[in-house]
Amino acid sequence: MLTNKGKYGLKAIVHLAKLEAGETAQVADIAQKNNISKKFLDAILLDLRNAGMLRSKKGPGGGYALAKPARTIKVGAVIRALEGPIAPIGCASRSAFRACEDCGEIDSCPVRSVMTEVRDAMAGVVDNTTIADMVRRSLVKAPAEAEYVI
Amino acid sequence: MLTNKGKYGLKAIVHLAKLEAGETAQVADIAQKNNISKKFLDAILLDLRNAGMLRSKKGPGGGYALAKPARTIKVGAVIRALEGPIAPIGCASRSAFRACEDCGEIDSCPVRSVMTEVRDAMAGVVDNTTIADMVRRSLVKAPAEAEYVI
DNA sequence: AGATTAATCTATATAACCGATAGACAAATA
DNA sequence: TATTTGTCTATCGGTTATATAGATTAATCT
Repeated sequence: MLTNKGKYGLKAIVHLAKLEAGETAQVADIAQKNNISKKFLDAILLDLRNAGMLRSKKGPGGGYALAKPARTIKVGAVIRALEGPIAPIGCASRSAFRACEDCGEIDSCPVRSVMTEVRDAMAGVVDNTTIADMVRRSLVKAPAEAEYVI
Repeated sequence: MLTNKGKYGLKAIVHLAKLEAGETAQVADIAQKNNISKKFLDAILLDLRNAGMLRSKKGPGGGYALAKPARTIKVGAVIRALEGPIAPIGCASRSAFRACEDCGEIDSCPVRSVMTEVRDAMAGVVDNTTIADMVRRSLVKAPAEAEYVI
């Protein structure tokens, strides 16, 4: 599940990816342009900075910018930095495995088996999509029909 | 994300799928054999019954049983009945679409675009796996290597 | 140096949700 | 009618999500 934290983080990093080279954006500006609480965004950008995806500069004319090219930042990395493992259940995680306390035979657990497939399917998307891809998508309208089977 | 509710529900329904034809199992027994709180399981089985997947019989010798063949019950249906939509975010759901209040142009939202792909990947697994598949998996040990990249 | 700007840190608050429990009630069977 | 077992209502502690407030630090400009 993607929480607001993850959603805001992705929006902010896409915002930063659209800046000119060398340019920075201030938290207040990113927040206002994307309808995000400034204080909440403070904490989010700090997490992304500590994860090495952003760099920051204090003082007048300061702000945030990407620390590396957008095409090298995976969507999955952003989500994991802000929300932890993407697996639907701990025992299905490959990066942060954790057995259920209440389960017996983990090797033959059918829930774990299915959820591992789900995890791989999710990771297959988010680990093969970059922030550069997201920028590209934000510049074109989504296809009209079919997408809107609601 | 799969909560305990979903996990317990899947375990219980797999348990029921293993019964002989015509046989029923009682909540207390399912709970004990699967390490689940009986009262919590009460509510879970009720949800699954109201969703038409289980039938129940009261009184001595009563209990729960599948309402239809295990091969016709999709994992996705169980999860949706217990936890709601599978999509990681409301605006990416096909069965229960809901726009974000804070978002502007939904058609060009890159978060929604990626998350729709994630949703489809997840649904591709859970809507193509049945309870009968889970029973089958529970009878064989999981493959040893590769699976355990933890 | 002093003023200003903007990120950073610490602390707290509110609300929702998860997981579980208790107990009364209803229905079926013997 | 007594017993068994599912059904319903209500509650409740703990955790997590979602912020908000205020003080602090660092950089820049005048």
